[in-house]
Amino acid sequence: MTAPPESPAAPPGHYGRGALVAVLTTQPLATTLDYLAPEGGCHLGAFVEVPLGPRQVLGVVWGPGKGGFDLAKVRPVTRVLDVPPMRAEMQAFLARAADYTLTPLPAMLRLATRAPGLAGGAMMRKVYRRAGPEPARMTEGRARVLDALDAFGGAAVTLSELAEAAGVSPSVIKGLVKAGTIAGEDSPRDTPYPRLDPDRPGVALTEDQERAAEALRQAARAGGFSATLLKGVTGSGKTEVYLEAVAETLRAGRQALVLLPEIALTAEFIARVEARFGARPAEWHSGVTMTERRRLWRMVAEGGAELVVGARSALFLPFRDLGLIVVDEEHDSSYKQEDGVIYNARDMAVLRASLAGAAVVLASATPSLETWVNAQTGKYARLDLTTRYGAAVMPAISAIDMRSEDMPAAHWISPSLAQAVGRRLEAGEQSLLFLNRRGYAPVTLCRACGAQIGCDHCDARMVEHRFLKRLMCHQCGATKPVPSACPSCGAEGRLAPVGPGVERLAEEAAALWHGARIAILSSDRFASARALKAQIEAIAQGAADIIIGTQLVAKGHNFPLLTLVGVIDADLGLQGSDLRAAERTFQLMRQVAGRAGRAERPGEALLQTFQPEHPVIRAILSGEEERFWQAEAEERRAAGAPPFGRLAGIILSSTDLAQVSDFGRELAMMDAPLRAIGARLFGPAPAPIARIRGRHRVRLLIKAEKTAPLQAAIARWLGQFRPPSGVRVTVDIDPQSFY
DNA sequence: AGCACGCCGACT
DNA sequence: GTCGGCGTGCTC
Repeated sequence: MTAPPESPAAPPGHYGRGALVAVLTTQPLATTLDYLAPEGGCHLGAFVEVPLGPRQVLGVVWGPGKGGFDLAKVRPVTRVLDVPPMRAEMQAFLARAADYTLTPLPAMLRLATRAPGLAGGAMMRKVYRRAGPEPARMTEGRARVLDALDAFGGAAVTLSELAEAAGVSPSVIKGLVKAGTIAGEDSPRDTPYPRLDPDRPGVALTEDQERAAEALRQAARAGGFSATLLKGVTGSGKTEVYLEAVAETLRAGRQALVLLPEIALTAEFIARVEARFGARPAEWHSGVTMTERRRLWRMVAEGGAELVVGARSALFLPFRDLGLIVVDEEHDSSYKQEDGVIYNARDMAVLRASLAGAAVVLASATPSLETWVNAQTGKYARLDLTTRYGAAVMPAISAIDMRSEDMPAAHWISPSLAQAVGRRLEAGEQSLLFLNRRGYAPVTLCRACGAQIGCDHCDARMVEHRFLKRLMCHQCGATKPVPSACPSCGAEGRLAPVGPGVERLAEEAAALWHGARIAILSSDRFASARALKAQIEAIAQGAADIIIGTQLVAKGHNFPLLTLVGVIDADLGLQGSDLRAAERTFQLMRQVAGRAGRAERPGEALLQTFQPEHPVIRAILSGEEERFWQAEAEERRAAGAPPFGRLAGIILSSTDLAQVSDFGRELAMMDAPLRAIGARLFGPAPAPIARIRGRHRVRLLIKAEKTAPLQAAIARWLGQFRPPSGVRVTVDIDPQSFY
């Protein structure tokens, strides 16, 4: 064990050539592997390429070598990549996140290296600038090139950009280079993002907003970890307020990250950033090109990006000095990543902020109960924006009691709601009919034998999508044509759609209001985020009289002409035994009602319900939000449910039903490590969706006290077993849904 | 994750 | 006799 001594002048965290280092790769190996530091040594956190069997793989120098492995077999690091080393803060974040979610560390590292061309080094490109006197022979084309170059005003411009701007072929430019008038030089392809100016005057804030903004500025100025719930009703100007925290962070020379739950919301947000700071922020989500991702990843690491707006995966970017994280619409369920690595971006944001010494702002009109309780107990600070911005007032919300409405079969728009929509049509205002069901009809039933058409691969009914002319499974995405005969009994022409989806609702609306312009906003109807954005934009400008929408419309889009929101089935989310059914329905109804009356015109929301006396419906109608959260919190506390107790879901899946069932029983029998911490194990039971994509699913649920070391106990418990091959074990800490 | 090794069925 | 199915195991 004689690693060559490091040179005495080596800085801390530097490993000299030949020193033994532990490297974490992105391969699922469970541990780090030891390698020899390369020629020139390497730093702690360095991104490296290492040999693994016959291949070269990406890794990070995680610490000193662990030893205990035949030194003769230890191979040297192939090369150190030309990117800034991973910071200790990021290493700690990945390690803690892996522990918390019971995810193998390499899988966590993979989330942090999801940038293309990491191994490629800094890419160069040729850019052109003025270099000498005008050429002896001046032509019209050459003059245009020089004019165009001046017009770029010193900004880096490539050959093709210059040729296009001047309207000449590249050969004209080549000629000017040869004449010495202009010169090309190599410059890094990945350039810093334009600077944002925090001192441009923002919009005037109301007294309410200014008070909250100042509190957030102070938190940003303090420079350490803090967590704040920014609670504001829809339209109260939360964005303007937290942009002030961003401004203060930028003034301090630190970086800021704003997380949004949905890509479709980024365009509007970016426009506001541009208005406030005079330049666009860096953007990170699935719709961003590979080239742009590479640039962003590098610039975030080097400090050339001050503000990133992105989806939850932006949490794993290599910020050089992260000073602020904003989680907008923090209650949104899409922050919970449900496949692959299972994590809640809201919780991980708090973790990363605490390790980075950053402020975190959780913004919502209808916070999650977890966050509400954390604010209540003083763990988070809380700021309230109570008044809507400008002239807008909260819509009046009332119920339509469906028990006393005269409803013909296969109709879902009650006479009372129809009347209200009719008034809006006459006034030239928009109405929104909200139904959280995609497609035409959720069930296709055979009138001869009573069979329902199900998915071949899942334990789920297929949903008719008339727009696609097919049946679709909303679990696995499989589609098939609508058969003419019942697949079960063979009866011809007896299949009938049952229940409404947005498409069927649109049909009903079209029959009720001839000539009205009806638009359906549902995620499956748009090929791209761009197409969806364009449609939302057009509707905001007044391109539709009646909007028929799913969940999608609840999320923060502005429709200034919209004055009526009709909820077709307010009871929909209350069915089932989901722990969060009440919370979800409350949030969704408040959010969707908030779409009405954002500009000068007052809004109205009508909820069609069969149970107007239900506590959740009553809470929504009364607007007594605090009472709702208090009651909900009390109920959870009494049940020992989150956030007062802890849950973990275990899903076992396999194509072989007997195999998963047997393994589930085996797991349940040997639960001593769980009982040792006072946790209780429930199950195994078939999962609510007992089969997805041909895999049978069995579920177990673990319930523990809030302070119990749940993850460690689960790790010990599962460590006793070797899952049979073909059985997949998924652990979901703090599950949000129970499918 | 790959990619080897290794042990049982349908071909020349 | 061999080619090849993918189950099990290893990678510093």
